[in-house]
Amino acid sequence: MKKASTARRGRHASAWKSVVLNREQQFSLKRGALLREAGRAFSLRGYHNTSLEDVAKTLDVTKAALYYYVTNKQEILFECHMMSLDFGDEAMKYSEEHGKTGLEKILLLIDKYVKTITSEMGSFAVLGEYDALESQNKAIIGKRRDKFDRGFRKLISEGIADGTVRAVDPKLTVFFFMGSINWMTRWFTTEGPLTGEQVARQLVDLVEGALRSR
Amino acid sequence: MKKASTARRGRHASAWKSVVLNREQQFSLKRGALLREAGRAFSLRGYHNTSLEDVAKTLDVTKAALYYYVTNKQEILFECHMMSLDFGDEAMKYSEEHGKTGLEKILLLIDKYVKTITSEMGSFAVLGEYDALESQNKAIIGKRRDKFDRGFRKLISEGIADGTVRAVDPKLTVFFFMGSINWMTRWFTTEGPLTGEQVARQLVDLVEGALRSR
DNA sequence: CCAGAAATTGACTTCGAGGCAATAATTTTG
DNA sequence: CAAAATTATTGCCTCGAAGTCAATTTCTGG
Repeated sequence: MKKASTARRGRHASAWKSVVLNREQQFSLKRGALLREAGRAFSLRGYHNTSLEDVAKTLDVTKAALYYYVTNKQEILFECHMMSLDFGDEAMKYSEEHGKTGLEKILLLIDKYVKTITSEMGSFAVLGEYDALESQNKAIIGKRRDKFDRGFRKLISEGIADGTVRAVDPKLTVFFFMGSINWMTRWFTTEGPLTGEQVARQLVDLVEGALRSR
Repeated sequence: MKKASTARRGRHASAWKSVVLNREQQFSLKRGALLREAGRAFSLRGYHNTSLEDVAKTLDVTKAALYYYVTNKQEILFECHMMSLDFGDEAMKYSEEHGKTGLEKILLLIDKYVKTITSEMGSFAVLGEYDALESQNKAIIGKRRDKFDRGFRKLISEGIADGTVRAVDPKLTVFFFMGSINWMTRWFTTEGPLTGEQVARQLVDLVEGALRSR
């Protein structure tokens, strides 16, 4: 599946040939742009509602050109999912390193994650479209997603244990919060009136209210 | 678009011919089952990930048979959207009639709405899949959806005005709450371990925590 | 400025799924 | 029970979009 792309790079990767390196850089730069643009479209309009023609058009190339960078449409979706999950894991790591209490970690996690997926770089987070994955990819993504969810639940349990979070059902609570976040891809755009910071601040505020014990 | 179906019913609709009425009833019963089943599948797996073959199979008929009850796939989606919105409007009406304060109304709205869409009857709420609507239908649904959102925001403003809700951004808050609710279609099933009541209770609890002024 | 590699294109094939017309099966009614 | 209306089915057609490939253009190093 990803053979095509990796095989095409790599040839004479001698470090001193800056020109060749430029080629490689160009390749992954363009590939990145493709994934970003496609992912943005997928997030906003849905996987099946977005044809590769559409994506190609916004990138000012033909559909066929895309296939030089990617083996098929499914690969694009898969990689987008992986990146989204990378963002999640990073946010999780950050929150665990910088938060003291359970509540603090939860709020940091949400803040970081929302800011990431709303930033120019990350605005292509494909958080729905799970069912458009073919079964093998679905298994991989599903596993990672579960892991993230369990981590999130653990933060909540931690908060309940240390007294910073009131008694709530961790599983349901995570579902609801993730719903709020995942739904963002349906309405948030970087061109809209609100910045990612504003959005993150409001959500963190609501979550804190919802969870803080008193 | 809906000509076919409405035209086919209605003939000799004389009230005293109970047999004919049974026919009509059968028709709309079956049609209802079709919409419900299709909607459930759309909600769970997505519109484009659900073929009418699939739907037909679970109903033990052939794909073509469905076309007796419905003009095309798009009509199914449209009707499901309309029903979801009906549920929303009903919940809204209920909350406005039975709630005193802004906060009370909000909690009643959410409670009622969640209970409805999780109930056997309403488990087919198609809340995503907006973009799969063709433009004309999209306009109609979009208008109704906006109206609902504005109503919801108004409840929040009302709550802020009467002092039961703390200062939050009504628009963003509605987006987040609707995200939590809409995302439910992705994980909730009536066969799962949780009842609609439990889910509704937890969400209402969280929302109350998030909004109540103190 | 040339050779060869990289990138892009246009034209083509394939395929899944929606949709339809004719037909068969079933049920109702006289 | 036969005729008529209703319901379901079979098989076919179409269409949109994914994906392929030989041919061509664009780059890049020498």
